[in-house]
Amino acid sequence: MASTNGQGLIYSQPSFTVNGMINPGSGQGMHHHGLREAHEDHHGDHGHQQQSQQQQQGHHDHSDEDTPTSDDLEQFAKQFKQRRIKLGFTQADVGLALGTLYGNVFSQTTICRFEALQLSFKNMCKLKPLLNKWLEEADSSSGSPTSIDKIAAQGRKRKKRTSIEVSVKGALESHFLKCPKPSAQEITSLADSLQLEKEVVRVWFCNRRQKEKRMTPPGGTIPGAEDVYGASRDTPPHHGVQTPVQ
DNA sequence: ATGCATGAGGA
DNA sequence: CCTCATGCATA
Repeated sequence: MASTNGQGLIYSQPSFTVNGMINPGSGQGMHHHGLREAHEDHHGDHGHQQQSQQQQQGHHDHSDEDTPTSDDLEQFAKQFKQRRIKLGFTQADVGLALGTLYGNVFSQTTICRFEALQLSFKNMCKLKPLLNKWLEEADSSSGSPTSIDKIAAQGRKRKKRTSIEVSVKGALESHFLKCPKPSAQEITSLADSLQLEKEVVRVWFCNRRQKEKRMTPPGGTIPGAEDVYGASRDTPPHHGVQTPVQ
């Protein structure tokens, strides 16, 4: 069943159906929407990340050239996913194909996150051209035999992923809301009270901050985006529907 | 699909 | 130490 496509690509997913459809037992009831980006850190002593974008007016939505709008990215991601599935490729396939096509190999994870807009605005912009090119190659089915090149394995052992209990995660989340950027000492004491390694806590905060910077933030609250105080936000001009995820 | 982790680059 | 891009391992 490991279909040998013309590209000679193999699926590396452990036990998922090979139809470009992965489906863990639990129903994926997650569907958030709404793009909010370009939120500024207002901490006073360093915050300075901006994912601003230029709204390029004048032409219709198509390929690259200039910086795409978040809406462009959203639509592209959507189309990309559909085409990819139609063509019978998995996210992992695409990642590999990019490698054989440009030398930049990507993992299933990255492709997945791209499709779900779970990357930073900048990152999305960087990947879009690559994926767009792949799309063209893919459906034009140009003979691209290619060879599979793998990156050399590193001689370092990766730390086993520590599983943080839900209750503990809740505690971390609470602290994050108060202080997204605890000092080294705060991390130490926090780690102590939660009985976790300091490093684990530190990394948790790093990762949590990154999530906040994605195009599709978690939860639904954007810290730093207070449009309250009587200032009402215009209705999101989003297209009502969103597929229930893959 | 997502959680925790690595590592390069920057102050 | 942080941010940022990225992915192994896992749910």
